[in-house]
Amino acid sequence: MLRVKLESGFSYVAEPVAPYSFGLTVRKPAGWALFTPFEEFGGETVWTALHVADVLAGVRLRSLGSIEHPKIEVGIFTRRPLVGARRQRVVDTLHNRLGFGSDLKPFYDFARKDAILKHTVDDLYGMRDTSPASIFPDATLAILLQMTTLKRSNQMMDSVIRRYGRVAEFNGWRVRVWPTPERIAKLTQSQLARECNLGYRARSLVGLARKLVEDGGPTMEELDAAGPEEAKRRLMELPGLGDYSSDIVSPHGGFPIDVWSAQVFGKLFYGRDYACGRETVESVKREGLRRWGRWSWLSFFYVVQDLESLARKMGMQLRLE
DNA sequence: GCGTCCAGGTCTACC
DNA sequence: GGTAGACCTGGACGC
Repeated sequence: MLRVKLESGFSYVAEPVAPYSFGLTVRKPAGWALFTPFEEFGGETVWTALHVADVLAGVRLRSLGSIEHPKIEVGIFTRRPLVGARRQRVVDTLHNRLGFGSDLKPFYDFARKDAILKHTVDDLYGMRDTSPASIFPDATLAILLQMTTLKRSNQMMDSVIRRYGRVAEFNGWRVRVWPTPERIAKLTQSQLARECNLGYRARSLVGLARKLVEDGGPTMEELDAAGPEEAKRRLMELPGLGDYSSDIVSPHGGFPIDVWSAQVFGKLFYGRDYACGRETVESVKREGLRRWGRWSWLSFFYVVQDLESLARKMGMQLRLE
């Protein structure tokens, strides 16, 4: 375990575009982490940490406003003082990944006319999609979700972060951070497989890390600029990332249907008695893309965060553990 | 206890 | 271009 003391810090108050639900965004109902599964919460404050390019940043976020008048105090902690362009890059990246500048209203206008989505946007009003500053954390997550149970996926993720991620110490807290591709690229497949019980996924993970280090990308900024189709094409060129994983990683979002989510969305689209297996994943995905088009990712995101309430309102069982 | 099956995909060889 | 089969591991299940 490598601890890094982040003793240089600054803070300011940001005003995201409303509506912005701080609580639903930093602690999502389905348990999805903001930047790392090891972040800490206390009242209206979260302590988290992430890598922004070569900077390890500890981040404290504190809500000072409301959903309609959001104000968030942002504290950023680093090992050395951040100045000039480096400081601006960290701030801009953080704001971008927290969705401070995005406007939910066009999606809400669309969703309120949809028989399924109208419930979710009422339940989760102001919740933002968030993403890491680089593709490696989500790509690792996607690879570790492949062909196993959720329980084992979580065990593998926990093991990889504990063994190879650094610990950011700042503001009185310790937060474990996702490992960098540089760290994983130095390992052998057999070493990673043995130490973290990854099985065949170790090959994908080491291959991905080495490719990202050798090529220096693609970065989130490059994929943002590339557009949805080009971003997905570039992601699918990377080891271990296929159609499903690329939809998870892309900053444009996709409609990442796997066997589990095909059961959920199949019931929502076709009725409570819909039964599906691996062979129906493609047809459920096509139907979702047909219904929701450019809003497919946000639709997917809102539905999976709202399963309990949605199941009640739609009169069906949606939690399929 | 022990053997078998299969799970929140991807890749490759083969046709 | 499409498709069957292999792939780590561990928990569930039947016997």
